[in-house]
Amino acid sequence: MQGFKTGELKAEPGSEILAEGASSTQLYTALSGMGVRYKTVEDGRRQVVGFVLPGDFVGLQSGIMGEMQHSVEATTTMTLCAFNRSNIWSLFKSQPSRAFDLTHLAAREEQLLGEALVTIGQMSGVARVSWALYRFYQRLSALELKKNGRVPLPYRQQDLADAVGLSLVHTNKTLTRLREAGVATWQDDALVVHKENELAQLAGMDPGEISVRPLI
Amino acid sequence: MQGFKTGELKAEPGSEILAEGASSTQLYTALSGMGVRYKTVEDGRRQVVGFVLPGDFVGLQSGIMGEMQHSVEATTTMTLCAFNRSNIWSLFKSQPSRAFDLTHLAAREEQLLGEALVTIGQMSGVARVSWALYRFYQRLSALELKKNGRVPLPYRQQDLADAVGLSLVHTNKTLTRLREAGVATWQDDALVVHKENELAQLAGMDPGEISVRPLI
DNA sequence: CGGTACATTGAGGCAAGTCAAGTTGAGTGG
DNA sequence: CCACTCAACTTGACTTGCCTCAATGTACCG
Repeated sequence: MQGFKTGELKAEPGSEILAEGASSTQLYTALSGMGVRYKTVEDGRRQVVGFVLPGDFVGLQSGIMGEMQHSVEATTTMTLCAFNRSNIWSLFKSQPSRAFDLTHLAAREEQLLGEALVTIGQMSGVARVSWALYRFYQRLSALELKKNGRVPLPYRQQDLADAVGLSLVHTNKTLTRLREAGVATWQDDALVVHKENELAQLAGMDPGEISVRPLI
Repeated sequence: MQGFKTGELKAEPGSEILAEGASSTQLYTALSGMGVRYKTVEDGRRQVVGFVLPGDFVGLQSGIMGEMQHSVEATTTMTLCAFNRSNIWSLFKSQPSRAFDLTHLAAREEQLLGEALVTIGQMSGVARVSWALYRFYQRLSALELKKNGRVPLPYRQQDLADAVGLSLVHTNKTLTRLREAGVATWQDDALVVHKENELAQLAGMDPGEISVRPLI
């Protein structure tokens, strides 16, 4: 797998790594830093379809389908490991088990989106925000990024709002309520979950439902 | 590919083909009839994450990840072509190009979900309903199921409501408005689009953005 | 010190939800 | 052939969660 690496990319905060509709020849694995995946609509609104954390694959869609369906932007400074798109095909020919892992990744992305769809389509505002926070908490904890009960969360409230389909104002008020209820606090780029079970319940999830994922 | 076929399944209306959380050893390709993919939440609500039309693959997730993330139910009588799950792995080993197609399918599913997420997360009620109707119109037209401008659409309004994240009542009123505006009519299990461009515009889409997909 | 970017708070309005009756049509059984 | 049931579709009245508008607060930075 190492042989496929063609370089490293360093992305500054706010810079676009991949653009919707573009067919990049490069694919990446995030090594450090965080980013957002999003789609924009004509009227300027945007929907965040996912958050890129260390270890995540970026650009699989363009690798498989030839074109990105969403943009990816760096939120913090990111370093990414770059591969060449043409290597994907040779991967399928020479390393079927790696190819299978890749498909597994695509299926997992689909799973994540499905869960988001349920949350956004059926749940109330509090539940949506709780869900997002809890998901962050789980993923970042699994990445060993938890220190003293705090996980780094360098996003803006607008990013969260665009992810859960609520207005910025309403998202803000919901976060305030969660904080005042002593459930979870997100301030200064860090998230603290005070009552994990309560948060999970608000989110309509079972605590501790984490799942493995193959690394590429 | 034919060699992998292990049988045919006939599903009656209302019957469950695959259950969320189950790890079926069977995968299917829909030959005829229509169905829904959905996830349920504890309180009884459900989110329709997709509609199964002829030609669609069913059970890819359980084939790749070992467990379905959503249920699949037949809406009309369906016939499905069954494969054995273990064949997927041999496919990756012996037919890399077929394996690639499979991954392509997974990526396309992801694309569809992403589009749904944008629609449900950012668009108004009319836009969501219009989007769903237009998507149906496109997909069913591509399947050559259009006759005299009518495409078959044997779902219930509740299915549509659960798909776009609106209440049944509101979905009904929106459909009525679309009908009275002379844009599209969905009655008696058939959809007629009177003003395609207007529908597309309401849906926030460009008319005629269709895409190819490999058949398995 | 202005300027910019993000977070916060209050007020008022509307889209969409809920509740509650009907209506229609397709079985089904007496 | 008519009463009855049941599932889906309609429609109206009322309620509310969320949105928009509009300030204000608070850092950080050149």
